[in-house]
Amino acid sequence: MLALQRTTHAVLHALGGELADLHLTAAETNALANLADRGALSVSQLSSETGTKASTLTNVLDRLENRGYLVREPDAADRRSFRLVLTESGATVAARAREAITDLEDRALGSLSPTQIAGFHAVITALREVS
Amino acid sequence: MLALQRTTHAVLHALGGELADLHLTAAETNALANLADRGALSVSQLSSETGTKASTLTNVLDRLENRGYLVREPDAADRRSFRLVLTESGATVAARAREAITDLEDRALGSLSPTQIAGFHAVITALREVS
DNA sequence: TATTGTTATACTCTATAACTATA
DNA sequence: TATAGTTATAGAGTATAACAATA
Repeated sequence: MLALQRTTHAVLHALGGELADLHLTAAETNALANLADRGALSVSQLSSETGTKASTLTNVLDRLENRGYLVREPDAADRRSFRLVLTESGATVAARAREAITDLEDRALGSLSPTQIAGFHAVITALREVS
Repeated sequence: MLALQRTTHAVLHALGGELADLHLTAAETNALANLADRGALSVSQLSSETGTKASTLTNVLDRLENRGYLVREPDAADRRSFRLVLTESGATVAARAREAITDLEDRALGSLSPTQIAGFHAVITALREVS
């Protein structure tokens, strides 16, 4: 578990380095990547996806919105809620981030077997289920 | 990789809950567990182990020292350096933390095969190597 | 000159509680 | 009453740069 924490730390650091020109923090990258993957979400949905509180996301979303990467669209169906929609430049940046993530994964996992990768997924799923 | 980040977040959160009575943060637990595992280390060695900067550790170590969990012993061999030594109560607390970590791991991994667990280790090792 | 560790600084992440608007 | 999201607040994590002491 200590190894897990170190690995996450190292990976986020490496990712930050590769995306240095975009000036994205880990939380910002995480939000963008999730929105790119799942399409427009509400704050509470994004909160569930990332495992962070809505109040934590407010600042992250503020920064992304100020930089023109996303828009908080009013949700006609529920006027308390917003749909977080990536702009064109937001989608471009998210694609860059996705690419960096995929590249790093490919580099790391290229020499490993599907069985090993399946084992990895089984373990992190199990860890999450007991947490 | 996003799943990795979510898992680490969830695990640290769960661990913090189980150790709530000890009032330890993730960084504090990490430092204690490393010192318990590897014995007395210098700040720079602990920095390497945990992947955090020495300047980051200063505050963590200050808190642990103020609570009587460790001592900064002068290193006779290199007078710029300290040996971070757990006190008796520090060792006790570290043992509690270790136990909570092991329990959580046992609960999660109990139903998984050695092959799956080996795959997990192979993947996080590979991720760390390319980071 | 280089290294060890601290200090000063600045920003981000994180959560809780109180709040507004809406359901 | 309950939920969605923000605001206010406070503490912790993070890194960089400058620094003192020592190698």
